[in-house]
Amino acid sequence: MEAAMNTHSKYKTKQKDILINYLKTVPGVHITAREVCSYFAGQGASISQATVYRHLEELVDEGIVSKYTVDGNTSACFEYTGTEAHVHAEVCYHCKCVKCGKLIHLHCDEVGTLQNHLLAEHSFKMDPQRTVFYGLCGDCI
Amino acid sequence: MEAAMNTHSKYKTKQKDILINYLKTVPGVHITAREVCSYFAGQGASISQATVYRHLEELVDEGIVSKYTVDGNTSACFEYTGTEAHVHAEVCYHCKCVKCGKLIHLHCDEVGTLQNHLLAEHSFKMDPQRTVFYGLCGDCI
DNA sequence: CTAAGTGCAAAATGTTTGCATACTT
DNA sequence: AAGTATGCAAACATTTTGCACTTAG
Repeated sequence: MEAAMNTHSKYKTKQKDILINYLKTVPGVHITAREVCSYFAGQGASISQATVYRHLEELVDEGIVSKYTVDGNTSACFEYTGTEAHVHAEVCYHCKCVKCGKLIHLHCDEVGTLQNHLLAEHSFKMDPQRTVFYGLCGDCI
Repeated sequence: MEAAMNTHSKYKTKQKDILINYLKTVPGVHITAREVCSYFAGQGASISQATVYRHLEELVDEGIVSKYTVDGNTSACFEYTGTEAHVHAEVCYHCKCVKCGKLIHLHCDEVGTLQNHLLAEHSFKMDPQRTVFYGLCGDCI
């Protein structure tokens, strides 16, 4: 368990600050790189697309941001999870409606229970970032 | 809203036959559209990229093939899962190791419990046929 | 014959990269 | 000053689409 140290960026820059600060305002929310860029464009803030991608990827490596690739959406989604994300067992799974495409965020103990069960009884370590539960949402059942 | 999914094929064509037959030979295996194309190219079979994509997408709509976008790989993966018929008999979920590719069949109550919980508490009807739990198997942890 | 399916290449997306310039330390 | 970060545009990779041609029913 090493602390989240900056294995990557060595300098503190305005762009990185702006980006992280923005992400912090939308914790638990899925956002695409494109949306981040649009947001900044609208704010008149200067952060290029390349920089957004570079930082996002770096933040994922650092564990501060999670990256998901949900079916139906070709672009990857990012989500701010915070510095101590791993310490809290607060994992987030997703339910995706195969009919209307709605994405539901799950923060429930039942999933954790299943996760523990799979590990204990089936030696399978389920990964929240890669697993999506497909089915029908309440509106589409 | 995205929806209404398109038309299922009305004519029986050589290309569709070849594609489905091929997919059936690799059940439970992840394969990208690109790989499918390469395979056919190597076989001298004539199926264009566009047709592969079109059919794959259609098969996903029909529920015969599952589509996944596994992080780290930019291209989507498809997997032959078969018709709904044999899933009805008993609820069976799958765990897929993202490292070695092993597919584990799950017949356990815990999943049923989660399924019921999702329906009761989150109004989400999880579909065993479309849902795969990704993670690491015992050998790869 | 008619409508559906196919192939080709071009377009549309989404993401990464090379390189010159600006900035941080 | 030395090395890192940024921006821009071009390069890339994947998937979709327009259109003429072919084929199944």
